[in-house]
Order: sequence, then C-alpha cells, then structure tokens
Amino acid sequence: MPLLADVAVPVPLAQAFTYAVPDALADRVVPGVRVLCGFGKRQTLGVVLTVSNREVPPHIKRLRPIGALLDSEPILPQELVRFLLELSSYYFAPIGEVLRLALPAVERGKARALEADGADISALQKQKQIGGRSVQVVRPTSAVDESGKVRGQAAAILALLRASGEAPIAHLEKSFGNARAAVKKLTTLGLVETRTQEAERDPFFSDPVPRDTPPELTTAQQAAAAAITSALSEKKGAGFLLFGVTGSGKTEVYLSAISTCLDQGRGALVMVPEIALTPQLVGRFRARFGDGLAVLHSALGEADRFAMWQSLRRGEVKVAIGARSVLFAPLLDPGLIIVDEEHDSSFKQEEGVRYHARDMALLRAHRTGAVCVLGSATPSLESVQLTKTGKLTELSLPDRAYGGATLPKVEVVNLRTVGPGPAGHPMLSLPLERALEKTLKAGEQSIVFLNRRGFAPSVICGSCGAIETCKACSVALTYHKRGKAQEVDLFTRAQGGWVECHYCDFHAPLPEVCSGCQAPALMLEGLGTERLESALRETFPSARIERLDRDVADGKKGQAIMARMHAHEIDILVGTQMVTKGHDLPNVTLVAAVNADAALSLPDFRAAERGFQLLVQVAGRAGRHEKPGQVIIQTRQPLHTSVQCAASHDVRGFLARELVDRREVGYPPFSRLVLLRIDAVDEDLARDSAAHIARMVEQSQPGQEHLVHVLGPSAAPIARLRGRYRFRVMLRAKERGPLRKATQVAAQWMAELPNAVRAVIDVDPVSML
DNA sequence: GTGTAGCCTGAC
DNA sequence: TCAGGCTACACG
Repeated sequence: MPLLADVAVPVPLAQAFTYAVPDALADRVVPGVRVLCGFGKRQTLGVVLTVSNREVPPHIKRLRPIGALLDSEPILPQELVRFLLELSSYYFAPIGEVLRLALPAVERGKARALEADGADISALQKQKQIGGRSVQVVRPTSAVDESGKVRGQAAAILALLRASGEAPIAHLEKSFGNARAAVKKLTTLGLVETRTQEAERDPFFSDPVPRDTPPELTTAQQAAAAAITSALSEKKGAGFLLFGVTGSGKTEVYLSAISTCLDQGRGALVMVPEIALTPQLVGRFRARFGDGLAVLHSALGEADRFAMWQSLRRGEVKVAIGARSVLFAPLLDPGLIIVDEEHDSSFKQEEGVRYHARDMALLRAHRTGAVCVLGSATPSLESVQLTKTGKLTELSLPDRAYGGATLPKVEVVNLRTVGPGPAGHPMLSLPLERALEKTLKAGEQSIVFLNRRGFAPSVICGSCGAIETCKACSVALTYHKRGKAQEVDLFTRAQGGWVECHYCDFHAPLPEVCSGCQAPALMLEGLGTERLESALRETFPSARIERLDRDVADGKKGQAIMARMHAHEIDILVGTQMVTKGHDLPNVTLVAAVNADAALSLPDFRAAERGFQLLVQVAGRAGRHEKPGQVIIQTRQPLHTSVQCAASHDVRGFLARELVDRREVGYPPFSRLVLLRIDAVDEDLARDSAAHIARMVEQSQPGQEHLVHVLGPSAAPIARLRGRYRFRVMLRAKERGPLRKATQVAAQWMAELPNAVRAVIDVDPVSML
C-alpha cells in the first residue's frame, strides 16, 4: 500500500487533499510539517495533517506526489494542530484557512531554496507567505590599510568593526550618517567585506525598559492570585472569571499569575482587545518581563513577526501579548491563557474564519491542561453564565486598587426634560455645560464621548423628507466637514463638506439638491463628533480641545493624542470608543456620554449589554486617582436598565436582570445560535437562496420535535451593503448537537448555491448586522 | 481561492 | 467565424 498524506491546502474548501509521499521523503513527512505541492496548475504551501499507508481512495483520479519539504520538524506543535482542527470543525471553517491563521511567513532563504526546486514563488508571495528579511552585514578583513587614504568616518567605522567584529550597515548608519558611502570606500580598498545575510534580527524593542518589582497585592488581588496559582500547580485545565471594577488592578493579578506560570517552566498567552494595545499596558508587561515578552501587534512587519514567532516556537520567549491572533501563537507549553476585557467584541473575528478568540482560548486551555483567566469589569453574559454552571470560577476584585480612589458620582441627564445650557447647543445640556466649565476652571480635564463619527449622521431633504443614502448600501450618508473626503477637495474645491458612507468607500461632495425630489433643501441632522467638537470650541473658546476618532487618528496619531492628553496639553477630549479604553489619566475628573441612546437602540439582542458595558467603561475613565470623578450621562431613556445600572455602578444588578431577560426570550447564553449570512447582487436571488436554505434545514428535522428553530429568512439590519442584498437565516437551539447537525445540512446546501450567491456560516455570532 | 473548459454573445 | 466574456467546476 502506498504512503499517503492528507494535506491542508490554503483554499476555502472544507476538505484536506491527499498526496503521495515520495520514498525519498518517507521518513521526514510527518504531521505538522509544511510541504510544497501542486494544486491544479498552481504550487501551494500545505500543512501535513496525517500520514498513513492505505489504498488510494477510488474517487481520486490523479494522485500527485508531495513536491518539497520545508521543515525538518513540525512547524506547529502537535497540540496547536489538534486545536486548529477542532476550531475548524467547530466553526465550519475550511481547515486550510484555519491553519493559515497560525502559520508564519516563509523565510527568504527557504523561499530561494524552493525556487531552485522549481517552485512558483510569485504565487506564494501573493498568498503573503514569504517573509523574513535580509540584512547587509559588514565585516573587517585581515588586510591592513596601506594607502593612508582612510580618514574621517571611514576610519572610525573601520576601528569600530575591528573592535567589535561585524555589524549590519543599518546599525552603522545610525551612528555614522554616511556609513554606506564609507563602507563602499572601505570595500574597494579591500579592508572590509559585506555579505547579505538572512535577518536574524532582534524583534524586541532595543531600548531597555526599567524593570519594576511586583507591588504588594491587595487582599482581593492576593486571593485571586492564590486561586490561580493553586490551579496552575495542579496542572489540570481550569477557568476563571476575574471580575474586577475598573482600576481594581486586574493587570497585577495577571502579572503575578504569569510569574507563577513561568516559574513552573510553562508559557503564557495574553490576549487584549485590539484597541487596548496601548503603550501603557504593554509597558507594564515589559517592565516585568523585559525581553522575555513577545508583543504581537498589527504594526509589526513580517520580518519582526516571524522572528517573534520563531522565538516562541523555540521556547526562547515564553510570554506573548497581543490581539486575538495571539491565540495561535506556537507557544511550546502553554500553562496560562489570559483574556483581558473578555467582553470586548473585537475578540470575534468578523471575516474569513469567524472565530471567537475568547471561546477558543477556553477551548485551547482546556485541551492542554492550561489555566484560562477571563478578566473584565463588565463580564459578558456568556462568561457569567459559565460561572453559574461551574465551568468558570469567579474571582472578584470589588474595590479600586489605588488607595483613596472612589467610584465617580454619576449624574443621568434626561434630555427630554432638561434643556440646553446658556450656549444653546441642544446636545450640551445645562448640567453638562456647567460641569465642563467647572472642570476647566479647576484646571482638570474632561472626556466627552459620542459614538458617532462625522459632523451630522444624516442629511435630510427639508422638502420631501427623504434621507440621502449610499447608492451601494442601505445606509444613511454621514456629513463630514473634513475627513476621508479631504482628498476630493483638491479636485472639486467643494465648499460644503462631504458625505460619506461609513460602510463602504463611497464619499462625495455634499450634493446641492435632494437626490429624490431635486429640491435645494438639504439639511444636516443629528450630531457627530465633528459637530460636537465645534460646538465645544464655540462654547469654550479658550479651552484646548481635541478630537479622537477614526477620522483624525490611526494607531500612531491616536497614541500621540493620548500622550498629549496625559501631559495635560488638552483640556477637553472629544471622541468615539477610542477615548474610552485602556488609558489611565489621573487628571481626568469629568467624563460625559453625550448621547447614550445611540448605543442602546441597535437592532441586536445584545444592545443593552453593549450599551451598559460602554457606559461603565466611559464612567471608569473618571477619577482614577485621588481626585474624585464625575460622570454625566445624557439620554432620552433615563430609566433604561443599562443607564440605571451604569449610573449606580451596579454591574451585578445589571447582569442579574439581563440574564432573566435573556432566559425569557431564549437567547444566548440560554441557547446557541448559528447565523447563516446570504447575499447576492440580485435581491431576489439572495432572498430565494436564503429561503431555500431555511426550508432545507427545516425539512431535515424529523418528526415534530423541532430541536432547532429556524428563524427567517429575514433581511439583514443593513439590507444592502456594497451593492449586495443581504439576508440571514438564524438557527437557534438549546443543545449543541442538534444545532451542529442542522448547520451541517445548511453547509451542504449552501455549497450547492450558484456562484453569484455568497453564503457564510457564523457560529455564535456577535455582530447581527 | 484560482485556473480553465465550455458555452454564449457580439462584431467583423 | 472567432475573440472576449461569463459561468460552472475542479482542484488530490
């Protein structure tokens, strides 16, 4: 019987492909190694899943041999491969795509070797699978300078090289501005030689961080750390929900747990929400673990990413911190997985493989006997429910760690009854305006939060009442005074600002007339951060006011603004979600949510939960140190549970009430959901396809016992996006088994749909849009 | 995802 | 009649 290997290939197909293992490679092809293999007319990188002697399955018409081997040993730890297989099956995601999440780029050197073997490297490059980087290294030769021509920089460089051996040109350039030219001269004189070398670069920040020593833990922190420590020493999988109010010192508990884990010789993964990858948090980890910490963030180049990946896999670095993709770090012996701000929705990947990193962290930990710690001030209902069923153990940090810091006083302003302040801006109520004024006078800082970018969220026709919408999406266009559309300015010199679709790339100058009735009566409606910013500038002309949202800031600029906020170069910071996360700003004593309703009225069963989390997070920005904080929440629904509980800092009260509501309506965590998303350019085709799938799933259920509820098809809340009509079918069940079966059926029929229809399975959906 | 075989359509 | 385009399908 021939030796066959099942290989996961990076294509969105739910199956692995079988290849023959050539005799020459027989003993080296093992599960977990990468191989190069022909796939159709292409060459692809695949990962070997299984190897066995067996008959060639009859449906394989052409059995092709594995081409080349990239690795002499498995590139991914066995544990990780098994975990990825399980993830793939849980989410109905193609195994090849899932493996790709965990694979590093291919080093340049390896790529060149493959090319010599006749591999199609350009194809691999397209798949972004080539990484690594080369460096020019200069080394002194034994030749002695006879000409006497070596002076100045060249002489200095030569002296340095003779003293220290060799150095990369890039390094030399930092100390000697003209290093390149000097080296060239030295090379022609035969005094040095340069060589290109595979970048074995230090991916870690070269500037050392002063180490700190662990502070004395509070009693609550000690208790939490002790529970985690004892679980770690048992080396059996365990899960904890670390429930601590903002500022209660969760990070210190993490740090202590990681130290324990490292002492046992095991490694730790730390997952944080994308946005929270702030210098502050990372700084604290680096101060404790120094270069023993791999920081994986999106700004990292491929080469650095690869170097980090390597050092993790080799066991040289045992702690990795980063956003959700850290879940796939090739850590050798994971003992601890931490998910900070576990309720954050950025842990759910919303395209490609739609996995939830928090759920999968629990799974990976469970399978490897690691301890998983989920931390939050406002835990998700899912996690809370897990504590009730005993799957997670709750650890609680009830008080702020900073002595003297108290929870801020929260004032709810009912916009229905309370009018605007003296400045007359409808969204600056009297109490808010007063509070801002007082804070300014006291020389303290304020944060004003609004969940809408732009100037005005919609443009309405005063004549016919129609709202200007995006031509490709069923979404109102947002009016921006400046922003992404600024580039248009150069060409159109438009005076009136621009309209943008926040869901696709569309942006254009503000139209002169209504696109419906052609009346020149367009009006701006609603309030966005830009408008709020200018209202504040008018009201407080002498204050230093800045805005922080996606329009003004990508990562770096955002950090710069936050740094200025820290240095008190800003009095009032206006912004979206970005202003609410991760920063400890001691001088901020006033925080306001200008329009809490925006978050509470989303068409989503989690709207109340999200709104609550947001409000608590916003409130948590105020008064973190000795100065008492004040929070103002403006709303038209002052009695809304989310508002009430946020105002009284009653997280447990909110959770209890919301759990009751969820149980009543039968939504998670009291049921499981699978969302089938179906879209097409043709509306009827999309609707019919969705209906067909729904019918097929319905029919697949024998008897009257419908264990799985099929809801829909219904139009998605954003019925049209980027020119495609979107429908969804929701599958809901109490038990996972029947739901999986139903999803299987759906998957089969979805694969049969015509090509023009795009269909996606979203297991445990988070975003309902 | 991607390459291609097969079929349809439009233009010469 | 043939090129170009679109779709359906296979890919081991």
